[in-house]
Amino acid sequence: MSIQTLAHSLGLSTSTVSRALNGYHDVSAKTRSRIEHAAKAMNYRPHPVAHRLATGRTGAVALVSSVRAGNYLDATFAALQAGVAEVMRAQGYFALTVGLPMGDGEIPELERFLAGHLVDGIILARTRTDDPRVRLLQSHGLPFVTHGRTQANTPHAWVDTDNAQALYLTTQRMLALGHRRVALVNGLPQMTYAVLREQGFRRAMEAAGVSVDDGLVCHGDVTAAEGERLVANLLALPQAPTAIVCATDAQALGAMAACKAHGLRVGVDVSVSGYGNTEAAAYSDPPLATVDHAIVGNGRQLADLLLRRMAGEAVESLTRLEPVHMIDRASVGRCL
Amino acid sequence: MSIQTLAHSLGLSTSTVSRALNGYHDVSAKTRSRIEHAAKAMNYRPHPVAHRLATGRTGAVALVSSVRAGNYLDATFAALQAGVAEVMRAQGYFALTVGLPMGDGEIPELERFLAGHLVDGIILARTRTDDPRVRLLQSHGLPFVTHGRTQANTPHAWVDTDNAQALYLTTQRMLALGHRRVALVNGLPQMTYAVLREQGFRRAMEAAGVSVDDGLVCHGDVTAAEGERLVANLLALPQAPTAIVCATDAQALGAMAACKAHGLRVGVDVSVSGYGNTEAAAYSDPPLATVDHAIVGNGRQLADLLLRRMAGEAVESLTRLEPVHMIDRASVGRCL
DNA sequence: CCAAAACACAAAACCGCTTTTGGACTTCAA
DNA sequence: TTGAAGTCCAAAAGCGGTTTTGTGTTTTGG
Repeated sequence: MSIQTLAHSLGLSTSTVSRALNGYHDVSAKTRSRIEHAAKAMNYRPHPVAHRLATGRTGAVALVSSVRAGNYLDATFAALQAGVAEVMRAQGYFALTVGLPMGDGEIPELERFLAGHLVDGIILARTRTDDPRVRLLQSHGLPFVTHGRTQANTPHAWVDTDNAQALYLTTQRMLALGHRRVALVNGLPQMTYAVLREQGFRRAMEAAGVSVDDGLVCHGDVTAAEGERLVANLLALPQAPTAIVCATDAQALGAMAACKAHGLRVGVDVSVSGYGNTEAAAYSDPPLATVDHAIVGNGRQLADLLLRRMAGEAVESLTRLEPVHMIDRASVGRCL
Repeated sequence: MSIQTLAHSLGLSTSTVSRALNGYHDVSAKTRSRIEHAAKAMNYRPHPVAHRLATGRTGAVALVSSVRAGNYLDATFAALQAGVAEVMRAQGYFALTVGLPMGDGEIPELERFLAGHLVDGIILARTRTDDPRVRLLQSHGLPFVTHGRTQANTPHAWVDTDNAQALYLTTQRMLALGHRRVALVNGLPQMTYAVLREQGFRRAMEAAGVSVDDGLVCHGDVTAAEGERLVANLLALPQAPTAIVCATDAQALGAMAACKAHGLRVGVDVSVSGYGNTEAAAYSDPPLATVDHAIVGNGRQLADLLLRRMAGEAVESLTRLEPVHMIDRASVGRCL
């Protein structure tokens, strides 16, 4: 069922049929409705690949992230995807997810994907301070938006949660409860969000006039196992922290396990906070104080900005910093 | 940089260039190497969209799942994606993930996706006993493999974890520890995996000569909140269970919370088990006994079967039941 | 030595659609 | 009444490849 058979069955040329179906003006109303009825009756749909070749548009966008072998895209990413897909679907686009292998294969694989001409735009998640993927996208020219900022010289469109504010809030909460020896268990410093979360932590400490003990600031993978390991180290210090602010809920789960293993009651002897408002945080024992970042909303924003970018809006106006709010739970308590 | 400019710069016809690059035999070795060198030097790559139009092949496959608004693809799905992508990438394919909106929009959206001609094959996750998506795929003709089985009359290729064996193992463990009032907190009965997990549960009970109290078998969403709600009901029964076998780790987290709220010590007064071997299960308090299902390996198997299916192998031989093993942890203990 | 087969390439058709160009016919203003 | 403008459609030229068909030149074999 091609446009040719449709045109032939109507005794018209393919160009007239195409113009009628694509809403051009120089087709009489009568002919147009005749064509539209026939198209519906014969269930005609333009072949998408031919359409793509002729127009250059694909009708799809991709949500791209790098994943380390053994780790995978997490629930946060999935929530982002849900928000993106919701908005994109409403505009007739498909939202596809693709994972790049972290490491040497990352850039070649992204190049291969770009060369594949599968999508009209890209959303890049989990950006790093100096991100070669962003540089590649910038040089390539395909419209893109990142989730999270970079420290790139050339500006680009981005959506970010207010990471600094998030850790400002949790740290401030610890300080308000009387804690003075506050530790930070952070993500790896090449991740932009880790840099920003640390800024928030330090600002809160500074605002309260408490000096940061750099021995209480540590970095690692955002997994429970790593959180457990780092906190076990912290608790072995001569002057152990009384509060531990973590960069993610997973790290915080590990942190709580380490505290318990050390004989401490979480929320009483030691306070722990996380970030991300995951299900596991709500059901941990004690329930974990955390930060909600409305990640589905971030996905919607990303989709919105990408659509604007594809429509040609300048990148300068296409940045969004999304608010966060703290969820107080029993894992944080007054300093003894 | 099209094949035409390349051909022209070599003084050859486009057809000869195309045939040379695609490995046809009627091109002299000399001409072929001349063309190959020029192609490399000029960094020529066939335009993928034109290639797709001419050949009908896209070089991509999709991993498809339905997601309820508000819920999202979970970590399990992400792990599946990792396994699929790994194998597919090695064969030069892209593995894309797409989410369908659960409910009325599900089938139309899948139809739209199929009509979009974006992929050469599909992996469908989270199958249901009677699955309209499978019927649509069967009638469409595109090669596909499902993760999880259906009760469809027409056979199709599938990979599944041994769900029955999984709950056989956890239930058996409870029984071995002396529990007789064993409850099952299951997923929704339209999901095939829930049916199979219940089979495993019942078989284990039967094998031990313990009759199943149907009042202790309940169904619900596979979330912590739902697990908590269902277990709160169970504990309010006159003859409350001493062991609770859950269909997922998330439900089990909720179950443990409900037990604690009821004043019970998990692993002592009541035993709880999950399924999925998630990070949160390992770090819960007490650590949650669960079942590991090697989901990345499932993804690899799915990719392998899909490649075979696309190569034309018959569906009959393309089924794989993957083994599981139980991870015993402190959330299960001897019946008092 | 000559016909048949093999070889190496070009030309053309095709995949299915969009967009530009151009022409016939009608309508309008001078 | 006549040239200009407007309307409606067909023809043709892309988009960038692959595949089929055709043709002149070499090899081969009897």
